[in-house]
Amino acid sequence: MSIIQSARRERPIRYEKGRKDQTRKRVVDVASAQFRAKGIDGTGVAGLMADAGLTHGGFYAHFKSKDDLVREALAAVSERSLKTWKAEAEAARESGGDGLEAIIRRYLRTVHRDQPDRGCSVAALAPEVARNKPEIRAAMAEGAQDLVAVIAAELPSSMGPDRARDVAYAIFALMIGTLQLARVIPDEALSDAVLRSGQDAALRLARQDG
Amino acid sequence: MSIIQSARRERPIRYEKGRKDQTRKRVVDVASAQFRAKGIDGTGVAGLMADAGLTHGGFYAHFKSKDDLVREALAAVSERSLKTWKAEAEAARESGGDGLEAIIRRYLRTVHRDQPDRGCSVAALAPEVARNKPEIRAAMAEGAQDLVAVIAAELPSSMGPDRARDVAYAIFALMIGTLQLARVIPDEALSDAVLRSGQDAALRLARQDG
DNA sequence: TGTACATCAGTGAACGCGCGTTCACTGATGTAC
DNA sequence: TGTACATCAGTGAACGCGCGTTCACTGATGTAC
Repeated sequence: MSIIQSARRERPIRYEKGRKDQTRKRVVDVASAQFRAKGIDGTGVAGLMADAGLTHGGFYAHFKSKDDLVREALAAVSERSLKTWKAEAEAARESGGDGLEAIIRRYLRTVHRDQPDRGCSVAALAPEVARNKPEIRAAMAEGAQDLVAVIAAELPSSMGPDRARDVAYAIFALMIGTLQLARVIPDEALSDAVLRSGQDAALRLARQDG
Repeated sequence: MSIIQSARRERPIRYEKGRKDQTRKRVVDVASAQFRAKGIDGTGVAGLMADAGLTHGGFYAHFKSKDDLVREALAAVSERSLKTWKAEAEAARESGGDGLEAIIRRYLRTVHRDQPDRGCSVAALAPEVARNKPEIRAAMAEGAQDLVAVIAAELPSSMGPDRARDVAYAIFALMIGTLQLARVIPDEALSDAVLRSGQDAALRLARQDG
């Protein structure tokens, strides 16, 4: 009988439209920052929710599990990075510069090294994600693929699409590896030097036709 | 009085000489494998000791803390990698090959991708270590520096030592970044392709004079 | 060769704590009348 | 405009569990006699 009742009654919309979505988005934002800053294992659901201004119990009204949130947070960071990269490249091209050079130099800056919580999730989390479930690995791999496609599109067309993809993966690998080394090295001068040589090497790979 | 007593008595050697050192070494070996396989946060002291055939309480007869073990395990892995790299390069040179090419191709092989527990600790743990205490970061940074020096020594002498060091850091960054991407990507064919393009790009960086 | 003893590597119970997850609930809200 | 009601986003206590670390202890060992 309750089935007939609920089928007949049109569903009332409760609370402001999109309010729950806003909360959810806030949690994902906080999570993506904490994951990058402290690692996935290093981030607890309770601390996460507290940072979002909520209590931990409400978490499961939004996500099936912590893994579910991890997947979503990785996707969200990738999407944001993708937008930034595209905008950066376009802006550089419009002012007569090289789109790829702009992306590389921005990525390998000291501010990015010093603010992992606002930076690239691949550089911050790749090994931890590699140890994780296939779905979570896939979320990062897809995000990386999109970024690599942006790099490939900026490479000289003489390379051809297959070779451009290969070179783009290498450039991206060099970028994340360089950022990670720079973050590990305690000596600031050496760390700065590593960032600079990463920039130079990435540009050399980009400009080589081979 | 007990001071005088113990000062007078010569210390008897208990148990076979070096027995405790053997146990300690066993724990460090198990730890270095587990850290690389499951992460530092993902590895517990109890499981570690069980794998070494001991109970968890005995841990603190060997190490001041888990952090203490982490530092030692990182140093041990670096030392072992350094020996392998040097041997690999020498063997290649003796059989008329290129030392650096041998190092790069061996590092970016599928077996290394598939066995992180027996592989490079930088590729497996860099971001987690970057978030850690300065002493732990220093342990990894020093190990990396040694490996980079081996690469630099194999670069064309025309580069000069400063530039060789810079290029060597970039090559090492490309190596760890490539391995990490290959480990994240679930699609095996793509992962293999990423390893190959990493090898190619690393060799191009090595052979470029600029 | 046999016994008493001191040593200390390793044992295992216990500590306080934070983890991810569940669940009965509360109370602010929009709708119906 | 005012009241009764159903909804459900968010609360907070509780769960079992594993964490790093401490500590009183055990028992295998080498030495002294």
